[in-house]
Amino acid sequence: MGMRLHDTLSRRLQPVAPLEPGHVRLYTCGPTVWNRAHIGNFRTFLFEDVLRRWLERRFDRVTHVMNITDVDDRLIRNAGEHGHGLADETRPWIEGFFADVDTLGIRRAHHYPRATRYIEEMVALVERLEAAGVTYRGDGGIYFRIASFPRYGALSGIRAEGLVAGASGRVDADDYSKEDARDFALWKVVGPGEIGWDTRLGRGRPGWHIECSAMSMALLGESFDIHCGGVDNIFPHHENEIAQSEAATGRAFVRTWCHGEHLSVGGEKMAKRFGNFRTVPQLVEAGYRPSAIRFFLIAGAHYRRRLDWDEEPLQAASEAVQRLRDFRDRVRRERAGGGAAASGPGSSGGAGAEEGPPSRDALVARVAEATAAFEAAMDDDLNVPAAVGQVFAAIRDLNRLLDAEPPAAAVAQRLEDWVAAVDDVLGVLPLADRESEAGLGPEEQELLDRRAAARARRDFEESDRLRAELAARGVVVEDTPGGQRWRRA
RNA sequence: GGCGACGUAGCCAAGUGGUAAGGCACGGGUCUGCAAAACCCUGAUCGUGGGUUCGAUUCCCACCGUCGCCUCCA
Repeated sequence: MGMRLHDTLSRRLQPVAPLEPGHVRLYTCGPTVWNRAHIGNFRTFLFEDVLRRWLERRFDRVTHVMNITDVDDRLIRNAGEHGHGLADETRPWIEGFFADVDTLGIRRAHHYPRATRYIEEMVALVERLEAAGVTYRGDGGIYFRIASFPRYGALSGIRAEGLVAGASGRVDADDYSKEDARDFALWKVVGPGEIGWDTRLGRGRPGWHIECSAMSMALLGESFDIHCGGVDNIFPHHENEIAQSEAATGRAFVRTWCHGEHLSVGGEKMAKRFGNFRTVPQLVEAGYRPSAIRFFLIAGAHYRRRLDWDEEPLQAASEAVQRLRDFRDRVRRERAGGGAAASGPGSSGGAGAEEGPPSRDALVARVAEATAAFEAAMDDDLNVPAAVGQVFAAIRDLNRLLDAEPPAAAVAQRLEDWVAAVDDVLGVLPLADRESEAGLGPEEQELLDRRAAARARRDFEESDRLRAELAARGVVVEDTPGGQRWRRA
């Protein structure tokens, strides 16, 4: 059974079958760099990251393109106010974006095309559309005539009758002088003093939608496999992309459209204009762990369900990551300390993976079961919450089996590989490790040493006092048969 | 006004026409010098009212509630 994804256009699950067998071409709408991206934006980018990771597991090759919109009305306005050029305006936001991408452990796309570097491609595309006779020139620029594209509205389900100009309150309808309210600008005319490009179309700058069509087709071809974004991109952005792309090429633009739901706060969409947004650096500064933020955003709910940003679930996410990490660490110790298992019945016959005691077979069988369940959940429209549920159910069973009997080294290795495979998709463990990477300071090390000495002479009063002192410094100490073990709280 | 989505234990959440995964929190217990970790035990009949069905949380209808999109917002 292969992987399936929900396609917004057909509103059904569709098998992922790349146009070029084994090679998936993926385009995800990236940020407009006029401001710091917030975690609502990152919920979408994280869903796309998990999608990309799973595609890489399932197919030989994935080519991932994410655009960076570095020209739009707000950017031009801000650049003007700040008295510098577009590049100076966008640079800090682009840098901030990539800093956050790294903080959250998002795999870098293979290409990050910027709109300002694809002006020629956009001009060429507009020319193709003009040649196809689906455009007209108005006061403000060149527009796409929706009436010339019968399939318009198929993606969003929005028809002309339902449109109420300015209903969203976000755009001043008077700004547009068009034949039809649905028509959209391909190219906007700008005056001599304004930011713009001198092109065959005249001096101007591109409309928003044209960049994604031009850049995706330039890097992935006129037809490609998967195009993602947030649900708010369905209309008008993606609807318009389909119209202009297919009107130009006469070919199907995208096989599968995937859209991630919003992150909300107190039930309302997180958005810049509501002022209810948080950014990654803000959260990190406030003490939130990137591993917990990542886990919450990818596993807090299925990507097509709304997710509400809230304290309690976030704390739960943090604890869940810790549980996964504790299990990973336990398995590592079991594997590394394989000698400890030498007295167990499992290793009396030497190495080899053929025969083993019941518990060992049970461990192997349970891991195989968990692997299959995890894969099935991921294949089923990227059901991360279900997949994660399978992982934790398995961890409980595996812990019980491990409690009963130490595993043979080969089995421990298998468990470790399993955790690694799971986290290759979830991507939270490297973040958690990074968070606690800060080693012990000299003072902390001394406290730990003194505690070990106190324990050696069974001075538990002193031992407990030192444990509390370390805890106050954010170092959690646990006692095990093998001695103390510490980790960052 | 148009289109659409959601409502599952204290919180988050998966899910199926045949009586509901998982995480967190809470309580009890085993282990531990005490803890921690781990394990065990304890909790929901799935917004409300109808309907279809042998049987619905899962299908249909209505209602209540919450929310999203309706031209440059992920």
